Amino acid sequence: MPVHNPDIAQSLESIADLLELEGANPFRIRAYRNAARVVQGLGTEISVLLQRGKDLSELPGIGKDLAGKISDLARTGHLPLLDRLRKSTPAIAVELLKLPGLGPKRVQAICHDLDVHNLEQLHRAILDGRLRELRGFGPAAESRLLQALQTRRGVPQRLKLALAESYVTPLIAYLKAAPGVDTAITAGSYRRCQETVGDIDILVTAKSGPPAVKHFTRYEEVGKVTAAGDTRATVVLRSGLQVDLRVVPPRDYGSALQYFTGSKAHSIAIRRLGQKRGLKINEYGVFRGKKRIGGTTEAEVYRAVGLPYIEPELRENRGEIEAAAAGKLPKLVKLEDLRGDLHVHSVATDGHDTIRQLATVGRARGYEYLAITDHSRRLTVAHGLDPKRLLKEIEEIDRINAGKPGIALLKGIEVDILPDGKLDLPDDVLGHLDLVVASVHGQFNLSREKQTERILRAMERPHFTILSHPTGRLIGEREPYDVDMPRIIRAARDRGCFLELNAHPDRLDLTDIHCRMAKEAGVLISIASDTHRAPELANLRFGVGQARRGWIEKNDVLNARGLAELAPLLRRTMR
DNA sequence: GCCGTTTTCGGCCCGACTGTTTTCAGTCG
Repeated sequence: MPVHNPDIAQSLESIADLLELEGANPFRIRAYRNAARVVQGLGTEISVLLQRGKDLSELPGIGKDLAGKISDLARTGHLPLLDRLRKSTPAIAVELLKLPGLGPKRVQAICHDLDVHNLEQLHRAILDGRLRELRGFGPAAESRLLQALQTRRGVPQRLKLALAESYVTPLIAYLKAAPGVDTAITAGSYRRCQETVGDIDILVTAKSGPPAVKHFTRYEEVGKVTAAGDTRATVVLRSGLQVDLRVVPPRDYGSALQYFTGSKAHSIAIRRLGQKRGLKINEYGVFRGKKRIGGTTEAEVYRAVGLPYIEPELRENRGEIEAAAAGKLPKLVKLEDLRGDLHVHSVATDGHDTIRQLATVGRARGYEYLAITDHSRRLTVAHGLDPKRLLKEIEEIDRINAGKPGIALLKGIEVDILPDGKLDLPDDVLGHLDLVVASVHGQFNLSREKQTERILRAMERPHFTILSHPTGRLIGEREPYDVDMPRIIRAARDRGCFLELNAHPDRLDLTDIHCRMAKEAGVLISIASDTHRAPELANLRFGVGQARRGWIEKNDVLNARGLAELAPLLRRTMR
């Protein structure tokens, strides 16, 4: 049973959690968390690196010890250290660590002094008044824990980026309108375009902190104020979303934004670089001794440590700092680089709008082309097209194109990949099209081997152009099906076909890491909206954010090409 | 546990806020 990078990263994270509970050296704990992040972000499986004889200790933050542990994990899936830690620490402790306000010290006290082995026992201990007798616990801790236990058992839901956006946009407008406020901007994982966010970080610049904090805590959607000081505050909106606010003077905008954007690992790495140059970097600026030498813009912060500006989506300490130092930062793709959309549904199947309506909206967005890709017959719930109806749709598109609609409509299909790897429509029918987008829409639970074979076989069909939503995941709702993505990516390279980054905010499939793997393999990506209603064409922005996290440049994107360049690329797949 | 034009030992990012204290530990980001 092969051990994959996410499994290895998970084991390293577990070790960090358990070491934390043991009260181990915090820097040792950080080393394990770092290693987990590095492994997670690798474009290549550890097992493959080992086969190639790669020395893992060359990876950043991985020394001799961790290299040995990681290779043990990759080979066996087990590690004596992890087994020992699991044996000596009750499982409940790990769960308690996730509750708000509980760190390792308090968890130890609860487990040890109160003899608590499950959440039920903790609940009883609170009700009996035994918790508040512990040193370090008072009425506030008691009620906070009680609430966490009663509501969602302490596991906070992460919010999809699109939903977060709907809360953030009006809040930012509200803050900007406040008296004395200079500007307001969202930082944190939201600014880095992570596919989901745990909370929202907002930076406000204002001459004085307290009035801005006050204004913030009085926002009408605030359900609860968790903390409020002179320069920062934390609230929970009625929706349950936590929002952190920080206020700094306008002069400190750059250093504050750089710091609050994170990621934590990136910030630490930047501050260490500063340290080596005899600088101190905090949210208030860059300092040499007592002298402030910069921090009004983010670029100043990076310049102080000898680096060019690094885009927020790259700030994960996954090699961007080394790339910046070497002058090899990618020039990330932008929304305005996209020349069209290659995955759109019309009213003929489960879409809401006619082809003419879609063309009008596409043209208004400045697109050069739009591919109509309705479903195939297998997807009966979507009223999928059989050959006869598809040929009718082709005729309709030809008719509209003949009328010079100001945008080129491409004739496509989203064809089902059947469980045996055949496509849902015969080759001679698919041959009439400009492109064939192919998807898995059922039989998600095949074994990794069978699912991979199924897709590889489909890719071998003569007219296969783009593999749509390659892992089938729905964020927070459905796990990706088990599929060997490195193999799929290699096959796409060999076959000369393309992978889709489905930009629907529920999917965002490819992930950032898969994007990076595809880029390294030289496989072009189609950033596509999978639109079912015309306004969803705007969802491309989420796909672009994800692509940027995956280091994707304009040249790596199929639909960043104009029609003249795109057409031969599509024809190449129609063999 | 990692790392090194100060170092193979002794550092390791840095600050704000809360709650429980009676001057600060713990937690969080």
